[in-house]
Amino acid sequence: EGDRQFATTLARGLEVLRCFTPLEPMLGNKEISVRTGLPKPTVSRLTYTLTKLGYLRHNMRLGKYQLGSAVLSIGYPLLASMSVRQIARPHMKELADYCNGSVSMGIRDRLNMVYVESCRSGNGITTLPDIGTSVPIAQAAIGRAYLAACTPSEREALLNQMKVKQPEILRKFKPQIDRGLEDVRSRGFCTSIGELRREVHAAGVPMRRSVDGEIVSFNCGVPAFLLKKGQLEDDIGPRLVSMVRNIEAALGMH
DNA sequence: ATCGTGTTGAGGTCTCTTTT
DNA sequence: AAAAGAGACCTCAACACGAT
Repeated sequence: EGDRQFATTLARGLEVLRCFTPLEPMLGNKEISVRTGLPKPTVSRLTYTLTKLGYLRHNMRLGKYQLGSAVLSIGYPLLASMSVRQIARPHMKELADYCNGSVSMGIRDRLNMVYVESCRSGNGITTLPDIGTSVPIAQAAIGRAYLAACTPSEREALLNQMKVKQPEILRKFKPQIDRGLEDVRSRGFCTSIGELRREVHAAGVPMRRSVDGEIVSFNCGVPAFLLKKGQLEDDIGPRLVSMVRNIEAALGMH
């Protein structure tokens, strides 16, 4: 609003692409119009253009659109340029095997954390969280760890966005967010006790990279029934912290 | 025939560039 | 510097089309 450098049409086209989710992979113009609040003709022209460029595919039978291969092509270079993934992977795999769970690395996208790397224990009790999966910051240990590593002004900005866009979620999880801040400060990690998925308990640890200042955050999630009492707090959390310290040290050598 | 959905056309606004 | 021109974009109304 009032920003003369802001290319509105481009933003709208990208908003159209963001309507597609794993749960709603196929959408028609009308549905996109409702989700974005854009007029039908505008959506019609945007989907037409995005289809021409390969960002959308049109299913003739259903008359609906789905994301096209070009979307993956523009996303992949980001993953490929994150050398921290290669360095972290063996550390993550080792911890995942130790605790029969999964260990993931994520970066922030708006009010979510997006997984950019994920490892799972060999026995495969847990499902492997896919790269590209996103989880809400407020509800997940990996997100609250991220918040704890933000500067006060970054954190305030994010909390304000939550207040506007997801007030009920923020109200429900504000205590856990505050608790997470304290926990990360005092012992290096925070936890989520089935707050995102009821059957999974998780610990989260942030890592602020000195190179570019971007925060990368890690979690370790374990099925609740596999955990001994106090194990998340006394064993897995501290191990996740030392894993991150080891990754930091390994990064320092590069 | 009617409804829901998608497309087309025209008019309007805004901004930038060219002309006077 | 002001006026005119050009282009991009948005949106309303009308039209098209298939499903019920």
